Amino acid sequence: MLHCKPRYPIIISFTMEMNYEKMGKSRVSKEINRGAWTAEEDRKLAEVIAVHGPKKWKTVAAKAGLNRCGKSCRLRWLNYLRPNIKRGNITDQEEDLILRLHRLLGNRWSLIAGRLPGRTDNEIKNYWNSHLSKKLDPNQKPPRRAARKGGSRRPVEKETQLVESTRREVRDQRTPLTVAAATTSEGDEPSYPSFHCEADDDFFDFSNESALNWEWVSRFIQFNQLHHQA
DNA sequence: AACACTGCCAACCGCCGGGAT
DNA sequence: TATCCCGGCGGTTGGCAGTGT
Repeated sequence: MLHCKPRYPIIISFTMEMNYEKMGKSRVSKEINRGAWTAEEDRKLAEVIAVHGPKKWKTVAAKAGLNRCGKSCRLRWLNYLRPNIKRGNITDQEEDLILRLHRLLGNRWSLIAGRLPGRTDNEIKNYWNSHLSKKLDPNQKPPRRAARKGGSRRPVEKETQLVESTRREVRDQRTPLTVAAATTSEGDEPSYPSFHCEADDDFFDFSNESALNWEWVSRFIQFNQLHHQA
């Protein structure tokens, strides 16, 4: 099955009424496009970004004449239009790295993606949900088609709590990193080993690197192996 | 051939943090 | 200081296409 081809179905356009009443503001209606992007929209977006750069997404959306919200433009750019994006065919090497990084970081898809050049957090998340989570736990039922609708936050789980608690630490990368992922009793969700890392600031500093740094990967794998031996 | 089921991807949603006002 | 706005993030879902019955 080929999933790389762009799909450009008919755009559903409808009136979205912002929740201005809640915000105590006057009610405003605005036509915005939602759903799959058309080739024409892609072209307009790329043109504007080529001139103004990928920032100020609201302005980009307006300048491109797209009836899209800035968020949607950002997502489209980051996940699809951005240069040097690799699509499909996750290599064994990449898969191994994803597994190791996930063991270390949990569902921090953007951080994991930052270590895989040309891969997006969305792609890695999708790959994890459709391939790797099943590999780790073949009995696991796919999470899709959940009955709930509205509100994307699930009840906070152990791992989520722990990951959230370290979020800021990892983000500003100034404090020693502690990832004490949950170890659970038998029959629970797959457990992650706990570890404490007096990580030096540079170790998780991805900000100054443009692409996959194999030296970093080697360091990471060494670090990871050392930790597991400990 | 027709239908149901499943896999996968793209895109949306709500939450959150940080900067601007 | 309080509030608003924007961008980033992870979770979730709609819908197409392939596969099974």
